[in-house]
Amino acid sequence: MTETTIGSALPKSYRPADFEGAVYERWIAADVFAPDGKGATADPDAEPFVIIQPPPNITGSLHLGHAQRTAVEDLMVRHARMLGRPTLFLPGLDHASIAAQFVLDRIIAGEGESRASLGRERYLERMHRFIAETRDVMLGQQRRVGGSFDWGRLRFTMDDVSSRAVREAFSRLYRDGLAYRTEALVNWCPGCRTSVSDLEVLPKPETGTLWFVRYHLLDGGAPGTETITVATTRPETILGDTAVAVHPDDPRYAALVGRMVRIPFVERDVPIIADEAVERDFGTGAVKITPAHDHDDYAMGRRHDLAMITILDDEARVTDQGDGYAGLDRYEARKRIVADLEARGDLEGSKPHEMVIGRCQRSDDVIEPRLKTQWFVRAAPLAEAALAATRSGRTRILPERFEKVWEHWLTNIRDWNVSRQLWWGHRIPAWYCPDGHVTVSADANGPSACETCRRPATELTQDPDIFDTWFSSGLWPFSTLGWPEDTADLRRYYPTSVMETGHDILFFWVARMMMLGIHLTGREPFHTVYLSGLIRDAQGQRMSKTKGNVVDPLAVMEESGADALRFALIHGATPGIDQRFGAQKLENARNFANKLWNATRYVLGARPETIADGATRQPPDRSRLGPAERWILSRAAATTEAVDRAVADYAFGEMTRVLYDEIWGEFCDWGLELAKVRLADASLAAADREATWWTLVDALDTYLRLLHPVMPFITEALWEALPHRETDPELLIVARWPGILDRDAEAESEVAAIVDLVRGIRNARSEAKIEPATWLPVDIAIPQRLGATFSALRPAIERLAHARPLTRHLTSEALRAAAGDGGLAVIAGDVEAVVGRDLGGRDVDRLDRARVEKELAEAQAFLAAARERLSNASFLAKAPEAVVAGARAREAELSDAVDRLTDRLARET
RNA sequence: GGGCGGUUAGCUCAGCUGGUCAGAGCGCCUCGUUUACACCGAGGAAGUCACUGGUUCGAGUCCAGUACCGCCUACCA
Repeated sequence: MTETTIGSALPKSYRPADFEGAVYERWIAADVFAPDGKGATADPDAEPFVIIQPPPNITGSLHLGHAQRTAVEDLMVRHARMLGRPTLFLPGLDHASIAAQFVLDRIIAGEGESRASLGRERYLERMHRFIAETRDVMLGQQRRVGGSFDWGRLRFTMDDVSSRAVREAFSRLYRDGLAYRTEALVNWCPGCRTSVSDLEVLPKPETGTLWFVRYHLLDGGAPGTETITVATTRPETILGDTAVAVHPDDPRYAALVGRMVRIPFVERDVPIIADEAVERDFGTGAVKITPAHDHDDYAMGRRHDLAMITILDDEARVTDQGDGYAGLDRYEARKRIVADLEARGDLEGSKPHEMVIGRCQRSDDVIEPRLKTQWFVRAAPLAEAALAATRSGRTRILPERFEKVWEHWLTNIRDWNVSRQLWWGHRIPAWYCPDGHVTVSADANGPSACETCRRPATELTQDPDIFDTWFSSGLWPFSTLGWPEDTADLRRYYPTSVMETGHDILFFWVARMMMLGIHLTGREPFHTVYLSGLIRDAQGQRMSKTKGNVVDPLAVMEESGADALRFALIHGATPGIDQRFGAQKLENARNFANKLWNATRYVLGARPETIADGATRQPPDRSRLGPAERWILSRAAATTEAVDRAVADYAFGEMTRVLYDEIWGEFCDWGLELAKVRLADASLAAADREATWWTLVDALDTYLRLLHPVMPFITEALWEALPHRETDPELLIVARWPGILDRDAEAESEVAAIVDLVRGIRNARSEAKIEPATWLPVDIAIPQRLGATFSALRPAIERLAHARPLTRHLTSEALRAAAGDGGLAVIAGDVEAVVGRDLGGRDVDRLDRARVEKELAEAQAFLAAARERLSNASFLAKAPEAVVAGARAREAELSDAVDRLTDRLARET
């Protein structure tokens, strides 16, 4: 498909894999992707349309979700490009800190190595080798899907510009008091050996055990016989208890508040305190408090100024604070402590307990809350600005209902822990001097001296931690455009237009981009957030590698083509709603592509010999158009309107539905069939046949343009084979989006009546079990207003209904007089026909009678409903006039049909 | 515990601001080799739009409640 091909050169079979790659090469060669590429045909003064692609994690290959993203984004981009807007679709990859380490750890484990055995430096070298491989694979997949990316602007979240942006962003946050370092309780994953953000902790239901433990109250400085029973699911944390809490209004314990109890094993004396956070109805109403290992206890510890004792280390083993249990794994310690409590007689009992446990999103380890000194980003003020953006409408979230979720999350947001004890990622640009002073620097080489005491750089040490991967992702919409430099790209393309992503990362990512974007650039990073649904498998299961139900987009495209994949992903997709994906949808999409291919092949092959091969496209001669031609053009105009509406509403599923129905159900099924007859009619003037052909070319051209954003490859290939206007560009990708043309209401309604007639005749024949190949005489009564259309389309009606001879009568009475009582009756609106007037045989009569009776019953039911409505005084009084008029017309039409059908039955006996 | 969403033909789903909206694809049944297409064409069967009330002249379409299903969120250890 790389050479100019007209007509017969189009291969007979639709084989997408044969030409999709070549088409992409042509786009690249023509330099049409970049807004400032030499093949771009945009109006330089038009408002740019910009999508910065959510960068996929550089951890392996792309899945269907990525393909869907690219398809939807590329759709918007191509549409904007065809509207003549300068269009930037910027591709990228994410270093995916924790996710990448997780993947690499598994790989090197297979090589007999580990993070520890390699050490930081060699581990990072290994990582670079790894991503060098995946990178090319992933970019190749993006191309295969057909994304019209500006490859010259490809970015990576760990490249120099991004690194610079990260340092600068953090420095500014620090300077503005929005980044701070403190010791706080963080979510620690013992498997990953790092802290993770609240979002990365997944609550999972589990059946645990609730143990009831007796603590002895002190009596004169020593434990007495008096006890208080607490309930706990984590007995090992007894070692870190620094209080027992009860509800202040709980009469059972009122007298005990203020007294001391002795914690077993560690033999520590701690107070009984009163706090409203305690649920009186749960357990015993008394709860042990371990501030250093539980979020709620931590909060309570802060309120009551309790000691915070860390009893578990980085690997979740008991520390020296744990006395005799030091060195034991947390679960081993739990077992031993339970046994020991029992031995001491202080275990009152236990019972199974349904609970929710926080697990690591990556490793599934049970998250251990621990005290750590780390960096945090103050979220509340940033969230306030993000909320203001959506509330004011400066940024819109689609579908709208997600704005509620957005509101809820941002109004309850907690500070963001950005420190990670990992190696792969952006190192935190903070340096500490021996005196404990902190220096944050945006300089790539670090600070020259401690900014507090001026100690030289050589005495400073950099924070060993790296940033949460979402920190650099949060800068993506502007770091990709060169921020913090005031670049031409940043000025021209920021804020971006649409952020399209999955609803599952609304908080992880979109919220962070909004918060950081507004603070650092002073502007919302995008006008619209379009949230896609997730792709699930045909059974509705979430696709995951562990389940083994992941569909490889490359294999799908090799088999069915990128266009079919894109169409299937976009068709029936509703924003924010998960979508099932299966072989059926793909097959349907491929069949549609095949249909389009063959329709185009037909049009090309039907070119009248009076038009030269390779002729420049001409508009059809208006004076020579028949009703079918006018109908075809009007339907194309109607489609354009509907597609424009759908795209404006981001209703891409609706867009494909409209195109599918129009192209297949209208243009191919009726437009081409009607045109065929005229094109083959040697009795017509050549100019008439030419007008018909140019009409088909016109409509097809429109459909290919409208479909291009969804199915770029096939439309480009087919369009190339069609005649072009002198003003058309070389490639469809940069051709203009169809403008709105006038509809032809008269042609639309008249041809629709003829279509109904043909359907009616076919239906009658089929019900009467008449062989399709049999020609039958058809007598027809058609009202005056349809006379001209009927005459023009008579040969087509004959052929499509297999009707010969076709005789027209002026009135219903004349029809009956001529046709007699035989044959099959057809009532289509105000057109009436008798098929096969000399058709005999009781079987045919019986079958026809059954059909007519069924139609009559239907018509009568509808008529009764219509009459009832019209007899309702309130309806007449309160309904709008147009509705009442419509009901009247309907009533008349139905009444007429009932009369005719009744009459027919009466005569048929 | 709180919030949000879903419940429309056997299956997967469209149905926007209430008035031909009861639809599509697949599947199913009956026919069919008329040179664009069997990855096709013609025709057909199939749903009390989860349930119960309410608003309205009129409700899959708006409101309330109920039942399942799903997602998000949460300091009952």
